[in-house]
Amino acid sequence: MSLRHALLGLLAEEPASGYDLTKKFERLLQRYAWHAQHSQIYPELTKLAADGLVEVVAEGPRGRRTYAITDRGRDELRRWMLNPPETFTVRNELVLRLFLLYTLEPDQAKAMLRGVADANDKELQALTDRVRELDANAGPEAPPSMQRMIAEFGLRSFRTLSDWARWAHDRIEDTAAKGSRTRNRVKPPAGRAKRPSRRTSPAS
Amino acid sequence: MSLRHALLGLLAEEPASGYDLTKKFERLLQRYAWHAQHSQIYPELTKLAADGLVEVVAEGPRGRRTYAITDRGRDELRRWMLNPPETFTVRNELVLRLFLLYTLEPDQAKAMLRGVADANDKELQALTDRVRELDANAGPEAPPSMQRMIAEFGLRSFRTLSDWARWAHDRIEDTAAKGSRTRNRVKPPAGRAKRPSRRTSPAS
DNA sequence: TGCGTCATGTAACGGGTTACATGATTAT
DNA sequence: ATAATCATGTAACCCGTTACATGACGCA
Repeated sequence: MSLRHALLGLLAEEPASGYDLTKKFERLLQRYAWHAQHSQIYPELTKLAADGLVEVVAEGPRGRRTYAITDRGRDELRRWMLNPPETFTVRNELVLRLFLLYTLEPDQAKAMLRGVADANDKELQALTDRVRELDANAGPEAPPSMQRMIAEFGLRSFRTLSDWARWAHDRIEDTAAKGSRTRNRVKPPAGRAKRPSRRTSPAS
Repeated sequence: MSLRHALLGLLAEEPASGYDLTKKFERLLQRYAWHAQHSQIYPELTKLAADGLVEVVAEGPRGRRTYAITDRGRDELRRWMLNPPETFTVRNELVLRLFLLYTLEPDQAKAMLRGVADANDKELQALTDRVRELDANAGPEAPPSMQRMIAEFGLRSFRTLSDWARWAHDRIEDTAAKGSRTRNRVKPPAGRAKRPSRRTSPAS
């Protein structure tokens, strides 16, 4: 059960309320790692408290309760971290859709891939700015924060995905062009300039 | 509900039995995109048949039933493909664990990261061989198969992840070294050679 | 004949999503 | 005042995992 350990992990950084944790989940984990709603988080916090892995350390306005991880909570988190399973669950609907693109017409598939690449470039740009900001605020000697680690992961993932999308796009375009050329014995590649890819383009 | 569309997608390539689809899921989708067991697949196939999106086209030994996608199934698949949600579910326990590494001692975190990088390098090597084989069997003019697309995605993902793991490892090492140096005014970096990274190492 | 694989099914349980529900506090 | 946000809770439903269950077929 990963939700439980995700919560312990976030609480290991600093105490937080269910509300805070919901936001933190969205901001830090949702995109790359794990997703959870408040409707799951509140009950789980109650259970964690009942099991003595977290405790309420403050109460605020509007019934706000701030939780902190306990020593037993830290033990449980460490135990979990040091005992990874052999295989990991992965669920990623975007990737599923990309893999099923072959069920569309080449033109539609290409349009989707362009959309994905563009959306990713935008996210990449936003993240790049965010990272610059993060790096400016922390001194060059500072330890890499979890946020910085995640941002770096995001940077690299976005780049990888949009590169792949462009690669896939071009492969579809190439074979479509070749296909029609060999079928028709007509229409040489015309003015189709090979777009130089911005970065590494491995495995032809 | 993505399972349903994943099944339609796989059946769009060629007819298959529940058993075949279970294997295909494992081989093609499990690692990067989606996971499902036979206990989920068989009932879903029954429902899909009841909804007229697939049909039984052959019966074989041991009660084997081969399903094929119907025209209505293709319509539904296309409709789904062309209407992506704004945000996508992601669930990846490995990444969650990597993000929570900051809860461990630097040495333990570094050991984990080395483990991840090494495991990924091994997978990368295996996939590289597989791709070479795939590319040799298909002519250079052949259209990129779904398998080839997925393999390329895997190649790039593995590289990205193991690069990130090494980056994170080195950042932890650097700050640990600096931290102890400034705390102790002792032990200059000794013989720690900066490992040249095999590939691009962006965003210092 | 016995082992491995092919082949399907389902019940119970637990996790996750959606929707409904409420109300306090703060800022404009 | 009133809108936005803070803050929590829970019920119903659906999805997914684990475990149990069965048996046919092919090969050595």
